[in-house]
Amino acid sequence: MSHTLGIRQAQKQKTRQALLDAALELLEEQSLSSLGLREVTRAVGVAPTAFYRHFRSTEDLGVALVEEALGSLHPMIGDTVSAAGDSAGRIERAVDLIAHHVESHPAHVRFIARERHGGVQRVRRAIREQLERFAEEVKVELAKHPESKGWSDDDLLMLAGLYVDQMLMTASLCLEALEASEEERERVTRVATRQMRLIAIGRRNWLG
Amino acid sequence: MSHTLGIRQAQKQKTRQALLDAALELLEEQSLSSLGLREVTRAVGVAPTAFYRHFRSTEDLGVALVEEALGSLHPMIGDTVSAAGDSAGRIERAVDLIAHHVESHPAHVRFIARERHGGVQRVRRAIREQLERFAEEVKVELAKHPESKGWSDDDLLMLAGLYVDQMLMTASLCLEALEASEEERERVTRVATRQMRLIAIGRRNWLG
DNA sequence: TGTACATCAGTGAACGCGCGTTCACTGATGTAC
DNA sequence: TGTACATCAGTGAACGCGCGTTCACTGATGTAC
Repeated sequence: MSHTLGIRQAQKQKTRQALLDAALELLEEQSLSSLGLREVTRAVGVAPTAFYRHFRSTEDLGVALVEEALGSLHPMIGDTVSAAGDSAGRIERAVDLIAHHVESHPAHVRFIARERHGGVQRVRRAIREQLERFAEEVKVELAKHPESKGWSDDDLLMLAGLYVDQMLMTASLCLEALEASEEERERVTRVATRQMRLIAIGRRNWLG
Repeated sequence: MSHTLGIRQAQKQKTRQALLDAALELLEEQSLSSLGLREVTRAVGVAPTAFYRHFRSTEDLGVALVEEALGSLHPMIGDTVSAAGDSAGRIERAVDLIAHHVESHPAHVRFIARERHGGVQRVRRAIREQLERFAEEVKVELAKHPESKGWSDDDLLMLAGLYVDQMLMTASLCLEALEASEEERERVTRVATRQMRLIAIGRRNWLG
């Protein structure tokens, strides 16, 4: 077992997590570049100066949020890709996995979609690096499929990038549809499914 | 001919445009939700209060920027789509059109990519509406192609959405690569071209 | 186990600063006759 | 054309406010013996 943290360490971690959680919630209605340190501490109920015990700036906090958000997204990738391989049913299951992830971690997904092209360079970079890692992993996963026979490494990475972007796009659309009607959400997943399927068809016919 | 504007009107327009230009430049390094009214007027060289003669808030200015940015993007759509139809050469030309647009309007492209999922609701909505219009227009364009025979309206719109998203994604990648080496830019356009081509192959084999 | 000292997460007062917004204004431009 | 008045884009002072950051502090927790 992992050794128990001291009381002090445990309390510190708890406060840090509270700061991250509060920030994530505040970021539903604004961008990181306008998030204030005092806003965050006020939401948690600690003194503004306590912030500095955990982060040097809100920018730093943003980088930490990237790790948290894409960490939480990470376990999903393997399942999604092995699901998304090719046939209709597998693609539907992949889109479902994405939709459910969005339902259980909406704020994380929103944060990543928002800050991927957002105003804070270090955070953009952190997200880009994580997404590149994802693409690399997706590539490895794709390479295992029989359909990938004859594909160059370069082409596999190209396809992996397309899938990663498309998954994020789908997640973002699901997010927007979260508070819409059941029909609207249904429509969004149907469109996303067909788009994925079209890409899968492109894949199948890429060489032959 | 259009009637000449009065001196007063002309000067007002000029100031308004200067505010838009200054804002767009300031937004290269931050998000709209953190853009200050005073920053903008300072950059232009007018009093802060002059801002209110043109916009009620920076949010309003953002909405105006959406019109400007996607208006400037608009003429490109027709060419791009009729270019992007299918065969290899046409796709390459489409990607080139995108790359050149990014070179000539980098700040506009950055603004749209950033604020599409940004922290200001009205601006997100304005962008979404414009992109939906684009998708509709792309759909109409696609419908003219012989490859679209047998496609339902719904499927055409699904494909059009995929193209629009992919074009924006490509533009965003070109933007990031703008200040990179010639090789990197070359690489980016090559990947984008192959992704477009894969989608076009998916399209061609969608029904048959 | 108890004691004496060190550590350090969180406090609270204070600071200078730039923010958005208000208001009465100025003076060039526009309009009516 | 000239005159008298209206309009209105841009001004500049003033306001209250919340911001990020500094600093010396407190007191619970950790450690050494």
